[in-house]
Amino acid sequence: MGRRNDHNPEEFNELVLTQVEEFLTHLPASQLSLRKVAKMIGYAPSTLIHTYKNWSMLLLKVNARTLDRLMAKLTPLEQAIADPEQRLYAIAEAYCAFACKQPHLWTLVFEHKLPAGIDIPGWMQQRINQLFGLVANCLTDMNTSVKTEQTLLSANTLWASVHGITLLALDDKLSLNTNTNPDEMLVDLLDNYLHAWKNA
Amino acid sequence: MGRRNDHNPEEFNELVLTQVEEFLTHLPASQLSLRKVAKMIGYAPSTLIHTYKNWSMLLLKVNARTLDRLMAKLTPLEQAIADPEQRLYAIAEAYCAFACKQPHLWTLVFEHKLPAGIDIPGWMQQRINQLFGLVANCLTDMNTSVKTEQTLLSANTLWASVHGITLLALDDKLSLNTNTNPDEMLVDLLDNYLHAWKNA
DNA sequence: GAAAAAAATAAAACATCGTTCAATTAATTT
DNA sequence: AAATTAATTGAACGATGTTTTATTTTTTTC
Repeated sequence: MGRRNDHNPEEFNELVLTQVEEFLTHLPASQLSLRKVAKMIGYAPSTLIHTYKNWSMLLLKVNARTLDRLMAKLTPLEQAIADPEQRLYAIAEAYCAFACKQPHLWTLVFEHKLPAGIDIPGWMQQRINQLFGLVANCLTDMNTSVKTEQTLLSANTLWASVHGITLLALDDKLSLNTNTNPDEMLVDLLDNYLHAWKNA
Repeated sequence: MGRRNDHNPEEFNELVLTQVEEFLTHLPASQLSLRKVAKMIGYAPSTLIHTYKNWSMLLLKVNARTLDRLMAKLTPLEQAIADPEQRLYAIAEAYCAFACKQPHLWTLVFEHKLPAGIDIPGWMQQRINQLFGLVANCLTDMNTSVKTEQTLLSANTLWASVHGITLLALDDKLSLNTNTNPDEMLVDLLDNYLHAWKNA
């Protein structure tokens, strides 16, 4: 069959992403495949490849939307909470809540790898920078006497640490049987790190 | 062909692990496969499955040995450095150096997933606990007035944070183009976190 | 409105993957 | 020497992402 009488690139993409997200609400990404997605939406596998170039790029589109969803949870906090320290705590908590509520969707963001040699598209990098900006802004507002250089380093450190804590909480990789609450750990991280940082 | 005249389970396992490690020094785990390993060592794929049950278990054996290699780098520090704070810095640095020197080997430890329902074998959990113990011991020695409960939480937090920093450094996942040195971030993390922690 | 061009879709074939199972060969035991 | 056990393989299976070729359907052109 050729072109369907109601073809619409936007709608097609929407159909794909919606189905994939629905799948990942119940099952991990390891059980997902190009062919399964094709069957879900009632198209042939090759059609998906035609529109997304390859399986990896389709997944990246899913991840971009996941970041959008997270961003939608975090941006309200930017205006709602004036105090930068409180804001940072709120962001970390919201981040963790999001990741725990949609573990498969979130894990995919991290596990996904682009094919060697192909680097991350601008529309994806942009979203990452946006998220990172939220953290960096808090630090900038907290201690204006710190050099921007040091602020950037601190933002990076916290950013990476929060990811580490969340990741290890999601699947117990390299973790102990003593299940520690990720929220507890995040608060602990911020409590200690920021205490020193504020009075730097 | 049947049993070879020089068959030795120990040697066979050694042969496999050596070849896999050799491969992972040059190429990422995503390019490795059961069939390739079989070809490397001159056996049929089914032979590998017979001895390791499945591909996932073979990789877990590789990861166990990776942890052993890391442990071998860290244990000397335990006796060499008496001051617990300095020791912790040294451990973090050695850890990072190891991960950066063998990125594919190390990434595999994190990326690897056991099949659903099958949980981590004792000999693997044991190794993880051993590594975690190194971190926990430093904290215990640093501030004896802190409750063991809080010490465990802090050890978990630092443990997870260090992994997050290292992981993001290895592949630039969710990272910024501003390439920040992982060592710098680790020192920054410890500087700030421990400063507050010591005077708790 | 028929012919030509373009775009969407699918079907089939390909190379790879981990795994299973039956067969075969070699070493060990009896 | 015969029977048993253990190691090893080869072939087949179902699944994967991808490529290539063909087939429709829509759009454009005349």
